Amino acid sequence: MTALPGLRTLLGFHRSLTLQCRSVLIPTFSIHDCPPRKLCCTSTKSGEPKPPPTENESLLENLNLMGVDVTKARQRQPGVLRKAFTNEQGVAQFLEGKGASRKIIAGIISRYPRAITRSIEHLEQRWGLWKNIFKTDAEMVSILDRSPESFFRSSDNGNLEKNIAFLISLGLNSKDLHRLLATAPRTFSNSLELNKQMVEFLEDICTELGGTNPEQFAKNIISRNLYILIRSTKRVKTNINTLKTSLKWSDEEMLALLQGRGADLLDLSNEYMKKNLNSLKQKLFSLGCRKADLEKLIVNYPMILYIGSDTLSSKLDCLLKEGIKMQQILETPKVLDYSTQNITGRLEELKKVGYDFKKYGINVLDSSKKRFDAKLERLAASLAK
DNA sequence: CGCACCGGGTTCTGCCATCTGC
DNA sequence: GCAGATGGCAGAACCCGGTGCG
Repeated sequence: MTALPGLRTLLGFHRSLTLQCRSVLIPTFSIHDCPPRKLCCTSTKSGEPKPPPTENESLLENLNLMGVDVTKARQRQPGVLRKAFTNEQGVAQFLEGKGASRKIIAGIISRYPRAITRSIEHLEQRWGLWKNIFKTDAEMVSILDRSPESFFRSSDNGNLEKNIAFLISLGLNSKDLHRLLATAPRTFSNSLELNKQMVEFLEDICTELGGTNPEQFAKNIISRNLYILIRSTKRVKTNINTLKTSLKWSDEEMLALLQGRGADLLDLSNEYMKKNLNSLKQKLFSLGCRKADLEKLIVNYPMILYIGSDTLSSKLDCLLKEGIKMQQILETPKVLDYSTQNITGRLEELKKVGYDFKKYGINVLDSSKKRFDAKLERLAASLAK
């Protein structure tokens, strides 16, 4: 905790709201600077697609002027377009002040119209809370552009504040928090209760598996899998059960896997996990492997379950086609990390220089491009001699 | 120097369903 | 019966380099 000077202040958050000078002129919920609104009354000529009843005409005008995709907005949250009081100008000015372009602002409102129902005070406060984790406004603008919903979906700043405090209390440091908010911003608009549920669930899993430090276990999983808190406990639970029932691991193995390299597996969709596990099983058995091989393979290289069955098959096939033995792949599964294209290309290059996989193994495939090219050069040079 | 081992970085929204409160 | 708030879902790998050892 001592390493969190910036976040510390956050816990006692009472930040003076720095209002932009222009926003002073804009009441929290303005009726716009435009003339009073007429509510439009479906006065369409027959034949035209009928616009939904009682949309707010001047709001529509405003949005159009701002470059908002009204059709999209209507599709997303039709109710917003019917509201008499909205704050699109204020929101736009606010975002502009943070460095968002017109285009970004229009994109945000098109994708999450409810944004225009937020008051300046609310936005200032929320921005301030996020700003305690992010370094720059520009970074935050890029997140909002990427995922407007994450920032705007909840109107509960108190909940956001509690979430941040909760995550800190788990022992996540400021770097973890930054990665978490940058990568999975939705985590922060979850209800505190939902986040707590997931953490408690993870702690329970640890205890069930005979672990002695549930808090550490949960923390490990979160910092290894930044998406975990936006998954449902049902999904995570089902995945753990699938692994448990399909593979005969000891509790210790399971515990180590889940908080280690296997943490990412937890957010696979349930069907995908089952499908991949089954097709992997079938593929291995068809290649003469045993159950023990399968289990060892997944322990050594859990991410293999992330690879779709078609991709995996093509990777294996192109390796086997070059005379590489399944046993070698089982021993060095990490070569499957690389794209089929990459593997194919490298195999071709190696063939050219007469590389003998039986003799020298397949480790050479598991290296960065730089290293691989250097290796290839050495091989070619020794061939020329 | 060359190699094997190991871990880390990047990455993830946009939609629908369901509740709740007015 | 509405709009707002919130939960949940599908989608599906690849690459790089530090380090320690012989």
